[in-house]
Amino acid sequence: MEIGYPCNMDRIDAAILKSLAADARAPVSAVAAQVGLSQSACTRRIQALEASGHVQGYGARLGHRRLGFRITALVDITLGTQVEEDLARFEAAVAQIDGVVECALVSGGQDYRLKILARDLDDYERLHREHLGRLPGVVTINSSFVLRAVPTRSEAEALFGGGR
Amino acid sequence: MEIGYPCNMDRIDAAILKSLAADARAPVSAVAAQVGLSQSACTRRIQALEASGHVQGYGARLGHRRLGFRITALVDITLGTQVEEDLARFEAAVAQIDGVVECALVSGGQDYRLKILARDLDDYERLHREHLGRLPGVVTINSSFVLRAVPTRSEAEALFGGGR
DNA sequence: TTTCCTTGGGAACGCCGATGCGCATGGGAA
DNA sequence: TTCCCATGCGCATCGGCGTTCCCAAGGAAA
Repeated sequence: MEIGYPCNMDRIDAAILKSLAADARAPVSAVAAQVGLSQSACTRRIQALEASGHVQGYGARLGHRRLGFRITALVDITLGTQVEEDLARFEAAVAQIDGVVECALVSGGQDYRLKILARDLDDYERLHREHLGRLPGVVTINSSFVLRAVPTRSEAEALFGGGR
Repeated sequence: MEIGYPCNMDRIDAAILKSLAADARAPVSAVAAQVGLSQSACTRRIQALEASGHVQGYGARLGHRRLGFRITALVDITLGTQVEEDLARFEAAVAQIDGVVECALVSGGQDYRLKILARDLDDYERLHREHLGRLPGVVTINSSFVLRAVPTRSEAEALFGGGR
């Protein structure tokens, strides 16, 4: 085990994770070539990474715009209570709303931050009126709209460093 | 072409996207069985979805916690300028920072919202001091930390509806 | 009706992925 | 040092998967 990598990981595992994060449907042989391993060794390491929870699954990156969803809203919601039961009730209600793709309880006041996808402003207005406005315990709702998504480092690069 | 779905898509395409979003490494045969198609027809539709940009790629879902990243920060940054060149300079600098996995210019004041991953609070403090604090044109930085990620509908469910 | 176009199903071939085996390397104990 | 065991890689194999043909069925337009 080398230092600088968490949990029994070395630079080869990191490279495998980067590769899979970049293209999860790439053949194992391609990943193996990229990281300098044989197919079999690479397969075994991938299986180990899946079993250990370092890889929790694989997903498709969908083109929201192309699918007709042009609005991404970042919504701050403040609750008038900090009782755990009220939070749970709020969270259960949030989980039912189509369009909410992320929701997090954050520090600094008892509030939540959501990310919401909608087709257009009308669609978002409907969502706001029919669902957000009816969430239990809400005091304030503050919506911001994404004007431009800035390209950043990928998740894997963030986790393992861009270089190295 | 049926109505209610964008851009030459029907319910089978939606089901394929849902399936791929849930498990991108699932064999095509499994996807085909799930949506009621033969392998060949399913392969063709997947290729078409990729070519049309509805699917932009495939990625791995990484276990941040397991990888040693226990801090997720949501950071609001306000700039003292709205000149496009300054924004571009800011964005270029942001793109260089390891740990920043999302960045968006949002409406309501000239500010950005970032999502940042860090190993722990010390690591975040270092990031804040060495990188965030040195970003050009910044007036205010406001950090919130994710206390709890609330499980929500998946992206595909948000886009195509939970039921149906 | 005829023709064209779209789309699905079937089969073949090539490739991919999982597993077992042998071997090399490295650390620990006598 | 020498032996031993554990770890991890590479090779070979085989079952299965994916891609790509070809053909058939259904709908639209002339």
